[in-house]
Amino acid sequence: MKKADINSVEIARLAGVSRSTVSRVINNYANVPPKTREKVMKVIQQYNYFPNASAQVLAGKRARTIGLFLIAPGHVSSDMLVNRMIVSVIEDVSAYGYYVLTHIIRDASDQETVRNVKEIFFQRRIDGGIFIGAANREPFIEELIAEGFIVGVVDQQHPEIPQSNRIVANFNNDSGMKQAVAYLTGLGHTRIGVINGDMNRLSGPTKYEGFLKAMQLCGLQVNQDWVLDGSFHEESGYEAIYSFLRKNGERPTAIIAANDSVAFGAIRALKEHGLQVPEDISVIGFDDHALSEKHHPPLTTIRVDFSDMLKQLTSILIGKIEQPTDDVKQITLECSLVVRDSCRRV
Amino acid sequence: MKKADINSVEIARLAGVSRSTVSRVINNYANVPPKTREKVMKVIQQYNYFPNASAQVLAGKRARTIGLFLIAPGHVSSDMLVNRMIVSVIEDVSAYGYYVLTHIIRDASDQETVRNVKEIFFQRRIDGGIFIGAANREPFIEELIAEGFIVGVVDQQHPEIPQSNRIVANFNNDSGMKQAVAYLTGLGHTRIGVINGDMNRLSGPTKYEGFLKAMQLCGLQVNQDWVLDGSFHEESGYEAIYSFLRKNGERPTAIIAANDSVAFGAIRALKEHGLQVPEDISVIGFDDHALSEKHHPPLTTIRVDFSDMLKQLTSILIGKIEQPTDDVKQITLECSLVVRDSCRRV
DNA sequence: CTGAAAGCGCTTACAG
DNA sequence: CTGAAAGCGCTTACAG
Repeated sequence: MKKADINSVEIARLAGVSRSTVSRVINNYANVPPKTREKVMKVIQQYNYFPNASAQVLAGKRARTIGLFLIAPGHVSSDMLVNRMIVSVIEDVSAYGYYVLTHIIRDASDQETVRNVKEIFFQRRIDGGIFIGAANREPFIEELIAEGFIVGVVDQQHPEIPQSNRIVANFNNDSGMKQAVAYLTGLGHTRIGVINGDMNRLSGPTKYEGFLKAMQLCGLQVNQDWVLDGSFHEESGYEAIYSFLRKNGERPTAIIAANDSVAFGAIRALKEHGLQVPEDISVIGFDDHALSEKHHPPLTTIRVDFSDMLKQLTSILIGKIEQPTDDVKQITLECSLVVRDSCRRV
Repeated sequence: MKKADINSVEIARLAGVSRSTVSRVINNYANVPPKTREKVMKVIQQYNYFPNASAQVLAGKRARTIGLFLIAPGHVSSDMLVNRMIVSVIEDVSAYGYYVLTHIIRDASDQETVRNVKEIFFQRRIDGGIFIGAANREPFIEELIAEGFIVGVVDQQHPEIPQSNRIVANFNNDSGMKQAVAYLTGLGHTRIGVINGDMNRLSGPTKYEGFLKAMQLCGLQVNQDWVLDGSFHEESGYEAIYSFLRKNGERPTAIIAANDSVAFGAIRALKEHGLQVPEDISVIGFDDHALSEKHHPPLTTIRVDFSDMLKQLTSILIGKIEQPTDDVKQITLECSLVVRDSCRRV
């Protein structure tokens, strides 16, 4: 069924030149006279010839493929944020003529899974990779970097010894938290609680520390009863509030959630308990999730631009792939407050 | 920086065997004595050796990669449905040890774009591809199939002459529409309108024809003023209703939307016009979008299982890749009514 | 059971 | 400006 594959020697024969010349026109070498180039191009187009990618890579070209690794235990398919990121990366790299091999890691502690990820790098299927959602200092990512692979990591601590093949991308979560606390303070809140994210990810502790610092700056007391555990997922926000309310202790007037998903869950739990947002309690999120605007109530949040981050990250990554240099690259993006209707003045 | 890459001759040398033998243990040939296998495996593991994928492919192995092509003019990143599909395919194929190269096609009429897609096939980056969201009989996909590539297509008409390398996957939209009309009829509706999808996609006309047939079956008259144009996107649902209401003509008591996104848009337009759903008008969607359940009101819809479809499709696709056969494969999945709160009895 | 050798389809110094 | 040749790292008949 499949048409006999045509290759460069066939093209060479048909064009009356050598394979070397065919290769030269394909790779846009300067020293090919226009006449020759034209002649060869005509045959190439006529026969719908495209050089075999594996042969090119084996002969020293790049795979022009980057790996996109999403660490996400179970929740990926429903999270629009992840979707945005996948699409962002695909479109960003395609502008450079690159492809993306997307991989989902359900359990980063599973040996088999880790082996598969490493395999992708070692097999040279990709020229570099981006990891999103990993625990801070995830060992196997560190290994990959130590091995010399070009890796972009989102939400990871900078290493003590900077490495030129590690590109770190973060948001200024510290500043984001300050904005959140300052905003609430401005509305008159003094009793502010927080639902934390996953403390194994860098943004977990970073946001919490930012919260503590911001509270101090505003001269507010942190009530440890109002510091709730979470994990960046909606369910964790729900559960945090659910079990908090069961205790029937004193309540904060405002809650800062580690991200918008957590805020959604928290609000759901509050509603179920008969508490209105923002009438009875104010809630502020983080990320500006696609659904936050349409949420009831529309969620006040700290906006973060993942698309912009990934655009910068992929650009640097591909730059490093094409031209490995010793300079250390890292990016930090600012966050900004988006006021909607989930917080009220007290 | 990068550790000297180790290759099979090096492994062979270290294990005291020939490259042939190394290859044999890697490829699990039967005729390797356990002792030898063990010896070689030890070296392989010790040196963290993974065979170079390009070399393997060039030597005749499969790329173990399938292409996932999403045709989606602009709206991809916000549509959770697309996300679900991407993730589904990735996870489905990874169960077979395959990878996916995801590609987004913004404009299938752009020559450059089409060339890029073809290139991916001709370069042998992938063993086969899946197209989602394409116009029915999209010419370049037909070309690819004619060329002999193994292709899975969602929502496409079966060809007159069946081809073994074309795998067609559809939902039984006809039955879905019948269920929708029958349900509304059961609630006492006789004045039923419809917002169509993109008529260039198979499901556009199929759903509409299903609607017409179902109306006839139920002995109902189709009012052409209530047949509105759309395109499967929310905005089109909004616009369809918006301009319909401006005309101030007679109104249907129920509307069937080509999919849930369209229904969301339609409901938004109705609300803006001061009409309540389902009090003033009933609306039923199609797909059972992830947001339909949380919508206000929760949307009654015809459920369709994309994950199941893609699971079957990828399974057949990979089967064909590994063992090309002449049998023609196609799948059709049933739809089912999900009753929620967007339709009322009249 | 195992090795030597050919071959997969390219690219790129090298020589002219 | 251009061709012959080596090399990329594998796999797989072939022969023993």
